[in-house]
Amino acid sequence: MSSDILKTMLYLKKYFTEGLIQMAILLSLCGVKVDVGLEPYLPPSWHEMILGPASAVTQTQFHNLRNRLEDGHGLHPKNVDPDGYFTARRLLGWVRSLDRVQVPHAELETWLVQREPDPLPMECPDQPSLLERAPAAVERERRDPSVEPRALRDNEEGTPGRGALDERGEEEEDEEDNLARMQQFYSRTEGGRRPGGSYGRTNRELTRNEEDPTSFYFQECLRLLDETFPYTEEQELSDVGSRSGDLERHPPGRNPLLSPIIPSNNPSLDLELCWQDLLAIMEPENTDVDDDMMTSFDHAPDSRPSGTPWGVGSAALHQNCNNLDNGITDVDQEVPLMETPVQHGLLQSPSQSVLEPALLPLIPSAELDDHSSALNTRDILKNTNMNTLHSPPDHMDLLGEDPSDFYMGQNAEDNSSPLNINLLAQDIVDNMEASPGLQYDLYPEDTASFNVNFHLHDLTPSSSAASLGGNNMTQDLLTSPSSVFLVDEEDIGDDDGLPSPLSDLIVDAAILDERRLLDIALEEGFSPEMAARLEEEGYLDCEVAKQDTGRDDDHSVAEDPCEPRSHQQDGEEEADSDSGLSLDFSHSPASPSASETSYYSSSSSSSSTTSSSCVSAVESPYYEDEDEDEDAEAEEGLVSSDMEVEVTIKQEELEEEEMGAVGGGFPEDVKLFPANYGDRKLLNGFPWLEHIGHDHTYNQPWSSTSPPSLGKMPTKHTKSSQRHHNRRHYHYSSSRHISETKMWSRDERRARALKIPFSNELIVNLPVDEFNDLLTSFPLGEHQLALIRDIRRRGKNKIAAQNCRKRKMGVLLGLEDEVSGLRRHRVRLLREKQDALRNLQEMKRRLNTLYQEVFSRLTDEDGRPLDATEYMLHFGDNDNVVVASREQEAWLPQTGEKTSKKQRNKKK
DNA sequence: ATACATTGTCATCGG
DNA sequence: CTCCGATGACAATGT
Repeated sequence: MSSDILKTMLYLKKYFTEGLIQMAILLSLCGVKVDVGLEPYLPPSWHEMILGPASAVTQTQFHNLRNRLEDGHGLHPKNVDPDGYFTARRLLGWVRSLDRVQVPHAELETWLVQREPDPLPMECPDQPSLLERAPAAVERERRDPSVEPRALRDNEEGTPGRGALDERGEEEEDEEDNLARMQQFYSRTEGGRRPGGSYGRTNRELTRNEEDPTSFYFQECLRLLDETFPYTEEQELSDVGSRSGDLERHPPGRNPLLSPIIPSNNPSLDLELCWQDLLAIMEPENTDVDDDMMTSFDHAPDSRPSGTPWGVGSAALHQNCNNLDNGITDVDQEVPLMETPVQHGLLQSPSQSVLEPALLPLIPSAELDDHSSALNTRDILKNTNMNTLHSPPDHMDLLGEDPSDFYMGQNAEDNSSPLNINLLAQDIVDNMEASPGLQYDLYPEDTASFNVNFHLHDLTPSSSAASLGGNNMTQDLLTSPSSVFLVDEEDIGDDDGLPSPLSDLIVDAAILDERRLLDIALEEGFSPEMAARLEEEGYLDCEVAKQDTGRDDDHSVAEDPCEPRSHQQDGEEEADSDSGLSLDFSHSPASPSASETSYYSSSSSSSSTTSSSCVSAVESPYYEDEDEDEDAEAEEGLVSSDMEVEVTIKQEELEEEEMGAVGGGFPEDVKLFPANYGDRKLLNGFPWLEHIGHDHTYNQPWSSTSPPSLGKMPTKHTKSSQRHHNRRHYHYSSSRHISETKMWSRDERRARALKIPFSNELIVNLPVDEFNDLLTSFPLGEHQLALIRDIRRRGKNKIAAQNCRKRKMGVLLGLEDEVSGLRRHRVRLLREKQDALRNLQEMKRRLNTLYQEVFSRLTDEDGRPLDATEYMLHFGDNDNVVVASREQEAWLPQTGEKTSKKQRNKKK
């Protein structure tokens, strides 16, 4: 019972914190008076405080608040934290400035709209909402993608529609791994090499500083809430200590942050001190706030949402990503830059959140669910440290005070992960803003990270995980400005400065081990990758990811124990082996043109190339993970799965597959051969292979999924679209095996069955000579040869069919155009005809008039006027005009002279 | 459940 | 005659 109550309280707390409080604050910022209905739950002073920032009322409210606080209302007697003083001061100043701040309504509204759903999910942790999931996705992202194939999968499946519970379940499963990975990740980051160096740091720092006030304000509010519900903190602390799955239940770690900022044994005292300090300091700070506040504010609202579905920002981010992917250069990038503010806000929010526990709640609760408390805690620390570095001394003091406290107080899990990611993204964004061109050129890695981050934001929570794709994350850590933070954090040190609780957590052997692996992976796996990428104009990135996949195929079964390592190693190894080919085929089906262009044409611009590569990498891992899973399962259950599929398939296939049911053996062959021989030698040697991917439909199918091993790609990707859809159902549908199996085309399966050492792509795309050489150079059985030839034939025919259809479509379109052109011509002709008729009518009319006029002047011999109805004019050859009677036309000629005489006379 | 679209494959034709 | 591409037709699958 008590636990339930506590939970309920927590939820309520979450609800208040994340939902109502922030909403109220934001609304108040907009000048809207909000009645959240907190009165019953909150002390009046707090209520005011929450609503205080509202427009012009702010100062007064704060004053009141101050008074109340001074009265001893809910202040923490024990806490005379100097840090708190600064914090309070800053916060106060910030709050004051709020009055003057104008929050863009549009952004605010958007934020609010997006934000709104949050509270609900918070209430029911068991039923994570989209928002919750978003953070989860982020969390996943944090993990090294390469390390966590599953994460990718989750992301893929983690579409909004998907049941949150499922995800959660998965998350729980991965909880330990996640924690370990997170630790590794951060340790790695800390250890960090950051190519980017301090680059872009200045801007970021400024931004954060600006935003800090907001965060602090929120923190204060949250803290107050926390204090109101004392249970939470203790609970959270215990939770953190336990580092158990319970973490997910906790409200998105505002508590952790709050506690660190202002150690609050006695909430009331703390508040009093803080607020007093703030009031005292208010005056000086205000000045700064105005300018800063504007910026910060613009972002602030958005930032929260970032935790959520990232609506506004996400779009922008997405655009950025796309732009980058497409290799769009400066011009195109302008769009992203323009949007930067929003993005910035979104991205920055994380940083803020780091600083501000209050903000954290905004972040989808999913993060909380992640359970990576240790890691999260770490992240928080890092973030805090980072913020400290960038933020004014105040934060430094607060944060720097005692990392351990932070950990103790925090539900590390809640905010940290998203925050970190956000920070990274923010950093990237900042960098972009600061020096877009420079950034890209100088720090391609940043771009990569940028992409990753964007993906995180862009992609729905689920998709974000994909972005984690590992490589990107690693790059981010290593290269991105964020690395700076990380480095700084390092000092505080996971290992060194970690507070006892955290250290204990970290100490966990498994975690350390994973972490170590991660480090290794990052160091070994990525640097080569980078080099390779540079060498191959960014192709390798994709390849690496693909390689990972391919690797997975081979070792997926064994990987589980130490995924990170295997992945990384795979990446390294295969980086060498796979190169061009996989890349060629890695084009995403969704946007073949874009991807292609970016890939090949964009190579000119480092930024674009990088971005594209990164994107592809992201994608590829994404798919790869699936592939990995598929492969793993395929290998494991190749027999079973194949059998299932084969049920539908013809007997020959069955036979073949049975023969090759060995499945497990095949991967090796494929890997060895295709990778080394086919990919490396042949593919590199044959530029045409690349082109295949471009305009040939054949490749498109596989495009997004760089086939881990050259073989099997065609069908796989053919079904890529299907995959996307299937992903959702994968885990939970019994048909998973089937779908996976279907990933491979029949030929692929057959090839596997017969252990054909060449990839289908190779078989199909090689020139005749090469193909023959290939066949001759390897001892192949009849069946194998026959199959290879069939594969080649079918593959060729497939391409031919595609081309044919394309051509047909072209012809069709051409005919349609022609038809439309003819229609237009017809219309024009009709119009001309109408005009001609009109002219004719006019001429007739005028002629008639002329007739009338002429006859009116003609007279007969008797001098009587001629009736036009009775007579008519005849124009003779010799310019003679004769008036003839209509009745006497027959004899006119005879009388012509007469009439003519008459006329002449007349004329005369 | 149906119609339509897409894609792969086969059979065939012609260069 | 063989090879290979083009294309119609069919089937499977997805939307």
